[in-house]
Amino acid sequence: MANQTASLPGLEPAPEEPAATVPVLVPVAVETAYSYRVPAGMHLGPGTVVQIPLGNRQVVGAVWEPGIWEGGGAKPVDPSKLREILHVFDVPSIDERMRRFIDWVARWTMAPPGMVLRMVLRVPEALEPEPPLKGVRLAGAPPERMTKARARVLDLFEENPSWSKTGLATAAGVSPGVVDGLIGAGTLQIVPLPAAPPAPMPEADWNRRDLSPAQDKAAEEITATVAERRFSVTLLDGVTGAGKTEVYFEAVAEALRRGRQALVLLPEIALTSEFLQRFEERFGCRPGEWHSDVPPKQRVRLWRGVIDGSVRVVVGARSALFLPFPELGLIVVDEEHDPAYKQDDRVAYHARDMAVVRGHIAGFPVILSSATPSIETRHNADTGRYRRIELPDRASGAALPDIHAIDMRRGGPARGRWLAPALTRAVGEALARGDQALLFLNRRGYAPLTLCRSCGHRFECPDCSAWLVEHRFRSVLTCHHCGFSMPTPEACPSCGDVDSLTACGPGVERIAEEAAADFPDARIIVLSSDMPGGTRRLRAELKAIAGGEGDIIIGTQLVAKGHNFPKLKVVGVVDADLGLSTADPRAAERTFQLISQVTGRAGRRDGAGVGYLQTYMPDHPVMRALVSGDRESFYATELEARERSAMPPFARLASLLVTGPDRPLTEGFARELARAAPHQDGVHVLGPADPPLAVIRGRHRQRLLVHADRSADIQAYLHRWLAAGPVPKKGVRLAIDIEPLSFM
DNA sequence: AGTTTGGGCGGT
DNA sequence: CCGCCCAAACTT
Repeated sequence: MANQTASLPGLEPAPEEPAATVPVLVPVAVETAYSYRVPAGMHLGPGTVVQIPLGNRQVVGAVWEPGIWEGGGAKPVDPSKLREILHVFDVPSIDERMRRFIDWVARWTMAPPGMVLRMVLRVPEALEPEPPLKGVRLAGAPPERMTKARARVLDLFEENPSWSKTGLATAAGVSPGVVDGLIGAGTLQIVPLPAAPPAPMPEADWNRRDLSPAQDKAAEEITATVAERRFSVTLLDGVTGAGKTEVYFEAVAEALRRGRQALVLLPEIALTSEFLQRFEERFGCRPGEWHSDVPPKQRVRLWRGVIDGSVRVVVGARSALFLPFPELGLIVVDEEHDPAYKQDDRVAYHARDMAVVRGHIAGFPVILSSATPSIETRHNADTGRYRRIELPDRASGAALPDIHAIDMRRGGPARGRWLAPALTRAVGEALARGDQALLFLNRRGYAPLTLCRSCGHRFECPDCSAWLVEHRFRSVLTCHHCGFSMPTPEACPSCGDVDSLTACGPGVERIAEEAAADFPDARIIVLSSDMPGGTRRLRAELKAIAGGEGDIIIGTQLVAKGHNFPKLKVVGVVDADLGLSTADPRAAERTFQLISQVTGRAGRRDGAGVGYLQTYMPDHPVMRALVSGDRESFYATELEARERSAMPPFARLASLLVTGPDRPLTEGFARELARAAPHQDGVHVLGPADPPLAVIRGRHRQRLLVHADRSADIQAYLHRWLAAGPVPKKGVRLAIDIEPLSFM
């Protein structure tokens, strides 16, 4: 503007105005927004996505509201340090709701705001205009030198006047070089191809399913929350097979009818192709897909589709929560109890809770779905903060499996074996009927502990307080906390004895060994996350099992997730007590959830299956609830137990994550924090959680248990500590890991 | 997060 | 006395 005025003839140059600056959130770990000069003529409102210089590199940031991230005693920036915004990207701005959401998440997780923004702008290629697709078409005379390959290529132009280069080469069965040769000869010409057609639209009424009366009633209620178009949280609660998915699909349909976008969050989406198929059957096309396995080009297309509104429904892993939907009208969090919703590194957030926050800020309903709701969600439902819709029965009419406890004190296996006779018998009977059996043990590898028979030496991780787990297939000992790994030695490193090392306890590999010995003719499939071949192989195996392949499936917790195994009739939980003995305050809850999910895989379609729990504690409330099938008794007992425990306001229980570059520093700071101000302003620091102390990405971490009347108090306490108290030693960072009752 | 800076120490 | 390595500081 100043320039325009100055350039007009006959006018005095306008007095030099101080150059305008704007705050910009930069994608680095700093506490405040940085100021940048706005070039003359550039129009910038809050939310504009810009490219800016930072040090000697160029980064992507977003213009932000002034004042939010200035901090208390912010001193003005030295004007000589101010640099100019380089470029405005041609994408819609981050809208005001999204900016408030980013601010909120940053405050809550104690993460630098720019790092939260980074999760939103994590596809930098999506900001650049899409390069036009290049195709080829006939442009000139046939080449002087004609070959068979060239002829095949040219013939294809009778079908279609323009082709993509690779598509043409593939269709003709020639190498791309042949096409290049024809371009060089002037026979073919490169032309821009029309842009790819926009993503197909899911149709709300493509294929309405017949719902059971219970589902129908639930769907009606849940659809009404979408129609209200304001914030609410609904827990959709029903046993495995009750048909929760069909019910929340109706909510998605309602969002579509009302012209709004919808997001469905799933844990570990990479393994749930079955879900995508069900979606397609209901809505006529696949939804947008967002998770770490989506290839870069597809990511770009989805991100753009989301922000320009052409993608209406996204199904994704937790990170999909940070996609910039302009018209979001519903979030469904499926399997809301699943710990995979928690991100532990970088910005530590819980996607289920942040979904509730996003709904609150933007004013739309959130649906939490689970057969085994988390205690905090159940509490919120019981106290009326969340609505609760219960689906009582299995929609298909199939019964839940009968669960039996095998008392290992009396009916346990012989020495050196891990499967009780009763379980082995049940597996044998299943195989004889042509059914599948699943042996579940949530422990990867061969044996969780290796020790020396001669001197008693135990193999421990050098960095964590954890035992090294033997993986016999790979011949290594590895730490499941930090990934440390060493070849299994021949001799004991302590006393030097050879062949004295003994494996103690079972992992899935060892169970597979025993099953193979008992059932030499059975086809045995072992599934664990460290399986060679990665998620692609895993997905294929799961699909094959669902299709009836394999007789005995031996797996870790990933078999608990999402797949229907119609032929599966017997589930054996090899160590039902595993996890109950840890110091984790959520041990009982996690065990109940995991075992319910695993046994729920049995007998889902025609006829009930059977589940066997190998336990030394058949009278434990968790085992009793699982055996009786009385979920309510579990929730009642657990809620009451937490009320009575040393940490009465149970769900305001939080753990702080203290991370630092080395173990003494991290542990020391956690202890110091617990000692210096253990009870302050309603916050009770209970002390460092028990080991193991883990090392993740080279940083040691220690959990510190805390409780308070209101989760916001914990926030306030920590922020006060960080601002005024004994500030963390260099290199120590705090993060909050909280599953609270409420935020607002 | 990624890059630059600077201090401590080992070799000469 | 110089170089190398790691940790700390800085980026507007």
